[in-house]
Amino acid sequence: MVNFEEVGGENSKKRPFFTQVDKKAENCNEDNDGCLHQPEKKRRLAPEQVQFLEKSFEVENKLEPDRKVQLAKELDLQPRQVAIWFQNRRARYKTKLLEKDYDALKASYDKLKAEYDALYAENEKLKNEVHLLSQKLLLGENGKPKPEPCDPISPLDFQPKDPSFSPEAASNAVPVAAYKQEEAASSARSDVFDSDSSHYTGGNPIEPADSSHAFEPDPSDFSQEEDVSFLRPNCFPKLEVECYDDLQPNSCNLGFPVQDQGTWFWPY
DNA sequence: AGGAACATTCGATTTACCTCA
DNA sequence: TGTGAGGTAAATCGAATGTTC
Repeated sequence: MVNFEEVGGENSKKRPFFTQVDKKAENCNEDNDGCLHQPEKKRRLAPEQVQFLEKSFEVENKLEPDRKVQLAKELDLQPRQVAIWFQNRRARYKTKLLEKDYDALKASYDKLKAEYDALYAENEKLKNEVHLLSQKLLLGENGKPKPEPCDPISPLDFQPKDPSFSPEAASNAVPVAAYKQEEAASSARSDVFDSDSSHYTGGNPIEPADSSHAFEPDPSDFSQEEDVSFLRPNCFPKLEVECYDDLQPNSCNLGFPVQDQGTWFWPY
């Protein structure tokens, strides 16, 4: 238990701040009306009183009835005043705690946002590279005889990632029409789509790894052949002109800017 | 068991005081 | 020096909850 004599020191002995009762008594002596009709003026607690209460609050921020009475005696306050002080002090403590929580959350958010921005920039860079490569391909096809096979990316580039991949299949250079058919049959191809990533669920390549299903397109959409192009991440490995013909500005993310996807389901 | 009376706590708000431009 | 704005602490109010009888 905190001892007021220890906290207050010399000042506590003089107790210059215990004026509430005295003043009230003085007023009563001078003017009975002031005593009967006017509520006592608000008076701030003396620093020594506050210091003592703070020490007591540190020990225990709840106030048992006995403790309240004892504190009130020690500080020459009304028990009600002590109770109110503790009540307000708890409110201030809670506010501080909330501010702390807010700061921690904001720091966490800022960190995540920085990571997101970096990934977004990297993604943009890669998309630009893809675009440049496709332009080169176009030029090569229009200007010169078509190089064969039309596959600027060596099969070896992605072969190790795909256990179902065979060099024969790569060298057969499947036409686009056949490609779609193959796409449905061989979901293993999507291993190119970051098979190590936790986001890969083995089925729908755009379904998030978690079970929230926050972004779960209607499966019926996948049955429409003309729309399966977005199932091919970056349209690899068959980087053919036709592949880009039906490619929307951002077909690899369903036509929506990446930054928009992050907030699709956030109401704010 | 259930309800009235009372005490306590809490959040929101008001009030009084203080500081500063 | 007076004054109004804004901040802060003390106090009030009403609702919710717990305890006792």
